[in-house]
Amino acid sequence: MSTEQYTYQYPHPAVATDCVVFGFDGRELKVLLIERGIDPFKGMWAFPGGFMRMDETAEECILRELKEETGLQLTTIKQLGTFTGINRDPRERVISIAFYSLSPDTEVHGGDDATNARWWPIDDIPQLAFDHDYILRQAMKRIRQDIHFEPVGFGLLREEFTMAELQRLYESILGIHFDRRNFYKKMLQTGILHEVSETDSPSYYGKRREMVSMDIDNLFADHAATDNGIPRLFMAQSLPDCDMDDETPSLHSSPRQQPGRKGKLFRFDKEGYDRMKEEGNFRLEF
Amino acid sequence: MSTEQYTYQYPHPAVATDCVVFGFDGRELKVLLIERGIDPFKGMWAFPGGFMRMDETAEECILRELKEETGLQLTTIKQLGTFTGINRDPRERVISIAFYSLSPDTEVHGGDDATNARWWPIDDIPQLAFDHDYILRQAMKRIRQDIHFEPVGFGLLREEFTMAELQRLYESILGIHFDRRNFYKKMLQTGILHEVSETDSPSYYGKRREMVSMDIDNLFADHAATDNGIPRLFMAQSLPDCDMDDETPSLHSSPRQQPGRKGKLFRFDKEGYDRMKEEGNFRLEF
DNA sequence: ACAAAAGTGTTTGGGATACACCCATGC
DNA sequence: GCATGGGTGTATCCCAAACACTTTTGT
Repeated sequence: MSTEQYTYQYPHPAVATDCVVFGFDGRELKVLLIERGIDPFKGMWAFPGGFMRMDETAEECILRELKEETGLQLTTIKQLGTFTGINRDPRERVISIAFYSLSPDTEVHGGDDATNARWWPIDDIPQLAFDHDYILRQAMKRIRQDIHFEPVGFGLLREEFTMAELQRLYESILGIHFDRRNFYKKMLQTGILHEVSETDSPSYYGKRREMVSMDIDNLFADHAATDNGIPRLFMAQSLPDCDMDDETPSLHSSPRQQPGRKGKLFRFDKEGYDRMKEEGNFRLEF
Repeated sequence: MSTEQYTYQYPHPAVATDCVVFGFDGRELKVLLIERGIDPFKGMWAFPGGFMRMDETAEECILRELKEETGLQLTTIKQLGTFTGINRDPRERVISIAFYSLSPDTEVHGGDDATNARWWPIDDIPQLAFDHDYILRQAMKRIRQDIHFEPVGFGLLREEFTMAELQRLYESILGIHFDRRNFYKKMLQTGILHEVSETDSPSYYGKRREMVSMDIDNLFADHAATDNGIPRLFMAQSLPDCDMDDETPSLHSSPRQQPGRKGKLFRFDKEGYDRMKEEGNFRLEF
């Protein structure tokens, strides 16, 4: 396999893919990064990704690279944008088709060109290779926008989750604080949550009374772009008073609540969501 | 200029750009298409676009191609997505970075590889080359989504416009009908419209009492993605009763109102829009 | 048993919706 | 002067926001 094998009449840029994978551990939003094992930017952190082959689409490419470099087997990704800065890669002209994705906070490991892979808190990202810090900012904007129209967040949670976890997730993504009781009501009245009874729950850990959980699967991809053309407003924010809970004495430190969680568990109710979509009167607004 | 000049160690796809340009003539939504003058798909209609050069970004490329092929000099475009189907071009592997844009309904003419260029009503699109019908559907979804967060539509109108024109534009894009009076109120109370007095108006044609108009310029690009991260909800739809106007006897045929238009003229109030953005309490919902 | 957090109310005020009237223009 | 469409006001109703109390869980 010598060099200089592929020739074209006109110059072609190389085409790569990158993916911003968001995760959530119940407390804060995280991003999956790999430590580059090869130059350029060897030793620096970057998003998983790699060069596209001629027999795969960009989507197939990034899913393959994700598996190779981090062990993560995702199925649902969403295009974020394509970055075509002329000098974004020192080797040659490389354009990057960037995706983003939501993942439960699972184990990852380095592999292939990545010497290491780990989750980084969104507030503590190291310096990134290429133009990846710019891409990350774009991804943050995007997820905050998408969450208004789609039950985006559920992809970040385990199948069963408490209302508190769901609320913290929304607060993490949007960067605002909701009234616990109103959040509870709003979420329930959307009809997209399914309360899990104790016996239903397969992964029941602890001895709570009841549990609620969610179905999701690849809901994210299904509704990435709404199919009737008119997107549903899933959740809008209006920056209310953002007060602390009334009775809460004061708790300005970072929120606690470790995995030893309390409360009902919920599932995402895919059927309920589809039903709401049909009727067209689906709206959640904070 | 012989063939086979550029060689690479690994195969590279060709990278092209395409742009879905929306226009509005006061009655219906249109799309700018070119008739292809060269193979493949010679004689068929397609979006303006072309191959990216090595010294230009995708954005620069599509703006150049737009000018070459249609004479249109736009400044504000927005990425729609990148299409990477393996056989979407019969010549070789070509991926397309697609954009969309909003343009006042101006004169266009064919040029370069385009034998012809014209506006097509959104409801009467000819068969399109490549995967451009798919791209068009994606663009429609996208504009309908974006209109909720940004004053997107104004880019499609002349600098000064009547409230009726604005309403028809929104109705065209969203595909629903609004109550004239409520639309009027909603739009005014957003604070993004500026009523133009008769004397203010530079392009005052007719002898109406007053006029309102808009400032816009390249507002579209400015707020394509909100910069504080949290997007403002510009306009949400909730599919109300969609009744005909009460006193209107019945008018189920297509809406009339030729350019000989009546009523106050408005401008987009950029300062007002920025102010609303600052305060964060900006919301328009139908 | 105590603290902390979860579950579930009620009230209220603002805004979206529905609806009517007057006026201006044009044939 | 009659028809068409534009400008503006009002009442209602719904829902989001604000707020409090009880129950459950963990130690």
